[in-house]
Amino acid sequence: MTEASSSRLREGRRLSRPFFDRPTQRVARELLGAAVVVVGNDGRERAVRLVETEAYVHDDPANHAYRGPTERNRSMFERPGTLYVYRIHQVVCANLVTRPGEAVLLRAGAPLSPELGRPVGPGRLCRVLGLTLADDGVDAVTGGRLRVLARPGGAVLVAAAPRVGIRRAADRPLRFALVGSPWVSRPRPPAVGPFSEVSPTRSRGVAASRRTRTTRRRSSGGGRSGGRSAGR
DNA sequence: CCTCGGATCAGCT
DNA sequence: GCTGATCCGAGGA
Repeated sequence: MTEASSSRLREGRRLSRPFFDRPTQRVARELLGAAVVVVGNDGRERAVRLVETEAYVHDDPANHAYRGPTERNRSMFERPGTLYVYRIHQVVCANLVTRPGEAVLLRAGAPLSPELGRPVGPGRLCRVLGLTLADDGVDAVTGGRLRVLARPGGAVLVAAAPRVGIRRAADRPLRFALVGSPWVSRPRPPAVGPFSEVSPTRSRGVAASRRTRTTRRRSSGGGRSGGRSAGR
């Protein structure tokens, strides 16, 4: 890892338990821009900056925890900030738990060191970071292998869109992406709203998140571009 | 038990 | 755009 990216990784403070212990949709949006850092067996750190997340919430038939605890989703009922890793086909996907039975899927990130591959898509993101099923249940707040660091910069613009690859509750806009990031997975959210502006989370808390505002797309003109072609 | 299909991805048409 | 890989968790055709 280069020195530049290494120092960049020290910038944000580690996200605390109360950060994750909030409504999942809000956590999903405010995780955008946060750094996810994973320490490998060799002590090497691999890190990305999150650019895309999805919220899986209560009363959400697409949520693995929709029907309550099972052996697979056990870690979704652990403390906020726990990692839930599950397998789909030949890959694994990772989530950060918020409240019991709810979590944020980590869908894509921007690499923070050049030797990383493309952390675009939840399976590739886990592969790039070296996350496996063995990481299911680790604590991102106090654990040693996994850290999540607050986004250092100012406010960012976030687009909301339907989640990817699900059949049930397919139209709920619970997918969030940094507007303009080239690392967002496909299908890209529309280039035009609705956006929300997310302010930085402050060290005193979480209270700063209440400043989150929503900016509505101007409906003047009405050039709706790039309609999604088909639901799955 | 047995079956179904998936919070995916790469590769091909 | 569409399909196959590939396999296990969850629910009951």
